[in-house]
Amino acid sequence: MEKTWYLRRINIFKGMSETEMKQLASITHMKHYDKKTTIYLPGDVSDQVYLLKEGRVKISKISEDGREITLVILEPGEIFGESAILSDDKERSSVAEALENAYLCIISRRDFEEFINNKPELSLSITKLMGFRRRQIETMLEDLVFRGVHERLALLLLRLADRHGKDIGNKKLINISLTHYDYANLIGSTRETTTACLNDFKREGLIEFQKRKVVILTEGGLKKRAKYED
Amino acid sequence: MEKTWYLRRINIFKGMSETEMKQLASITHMKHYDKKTTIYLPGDVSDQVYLLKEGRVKISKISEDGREITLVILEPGEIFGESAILSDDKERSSVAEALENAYLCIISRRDFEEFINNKPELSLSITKLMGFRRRQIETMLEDLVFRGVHERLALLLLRLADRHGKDIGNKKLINISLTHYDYANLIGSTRETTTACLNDFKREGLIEFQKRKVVILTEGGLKKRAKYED
DNA sequence: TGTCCTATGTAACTACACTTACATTTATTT
DNA sequence: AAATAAATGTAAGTGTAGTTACATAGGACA
Repeated sequence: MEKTWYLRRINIFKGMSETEMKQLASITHMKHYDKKTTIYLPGDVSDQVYLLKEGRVKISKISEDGREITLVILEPGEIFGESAILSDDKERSSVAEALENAYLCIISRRDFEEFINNKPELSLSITKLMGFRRRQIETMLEDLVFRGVHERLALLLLRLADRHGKDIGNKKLINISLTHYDYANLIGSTRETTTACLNDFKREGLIEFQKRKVVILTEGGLKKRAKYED
Repeated sequence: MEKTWYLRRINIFKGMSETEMKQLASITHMKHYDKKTTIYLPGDVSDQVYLLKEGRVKISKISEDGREITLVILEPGEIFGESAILSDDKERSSVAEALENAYLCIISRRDFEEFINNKPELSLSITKLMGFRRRQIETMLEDLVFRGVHERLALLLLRLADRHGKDIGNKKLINISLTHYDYANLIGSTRETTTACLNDFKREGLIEFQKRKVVILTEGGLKKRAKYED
């Protein structure tokens, strides 16, 4: 009903007027995806853009033999699926999967294009978003080439803490439930070596586990492990 | 003097009117860079956007210990340095270096922003460009994780042939002079293993060398080596 | 409560590509 | 043309992380 309310939370639509919000809401429809459910696959026609209202969504690339590398885990308020639209791509080149039960707002390609064509400031903030994500991928690429798995994993945990973290006393809880397989895909490694690394970090007193979540005990230690300077 | 003519060749400015071209030319100034000369370095203030008029430019990331990964080699007509501007980044995060003697048109950040703010279609094509480059990097990332060096090198040669290639009879000359070190940086490997791979390909009759350029003898063979289907 | 499935732990083995090291060839400079 | 620097060729040795192969633990569900 009050469809505009959550649209306010969608990052790139911040700063839009009431009228524009209503207008956007009118071309949007909602859909629910169960946990572990696929939103789109490589080869699917890319005729929609998605706004993540609730839940988390994982965007990955898949190899022919089924290996996976995940590019990003999206939080509520983020847009996705826009890249294919904006670069005139007929087909999706990645997988989108709901990590948790998720609610999405869906906008058709045509409506999306029309909507942004009439809003220069919006189009600018989308360009900035594209640039931002490109930078993120570039950083992943760098890490992959220049760093080993321990370093990559330590960096990942620090970044996840930044993005999805929650302070609890002097500890920091990474508030997503991920399997070791998920972590492996985030750093371009395998499940087994990732398990080993995580346990190394645990033994070193850098992290601990709470159910399937990671708690960072000493950020400094992890940073040292990641050779991270700042 | 006739500054507008080469601006016509700058990809994203295709389809601009005469007046717009002149307007663009007026906020632009030219600069020459010698071969092997640095255009910008990580940490430099990013207050300019560059249009490559003549020559080739290499964009790379550098690690603390001096290793390098090349993101792209730009051809005349391409724009670069726009990413930092568009994502509000104060500092450059990569190196730009002239591979050959190069002529660049330089636009200041302010002028560039102002110019595109008034041209919605232009801003759209820039967004598309950002999307396109993001996709390229994503592909690099995929290759790095899923493929070995031989495969990556074969793929690289095919892509270079596509982008910078020139048909000569039934052969295809890759019309850039690159050192083995350059090839290595393009596939995220080392000079030594790259030399070895190149010689493997030569022995297999897939390629040959002309000075410092590669000639592809059998595209099919290379594609097989790259496990490339299309 | 017991069964099934998914997730995690661990270890031996392997391999690909990086290091190290140096020789040789090819450019570039003076 | 000689001197110097840059680029290439090659090989032995090494190491990190991937592979293979199970064993165990922990949830989910009947």
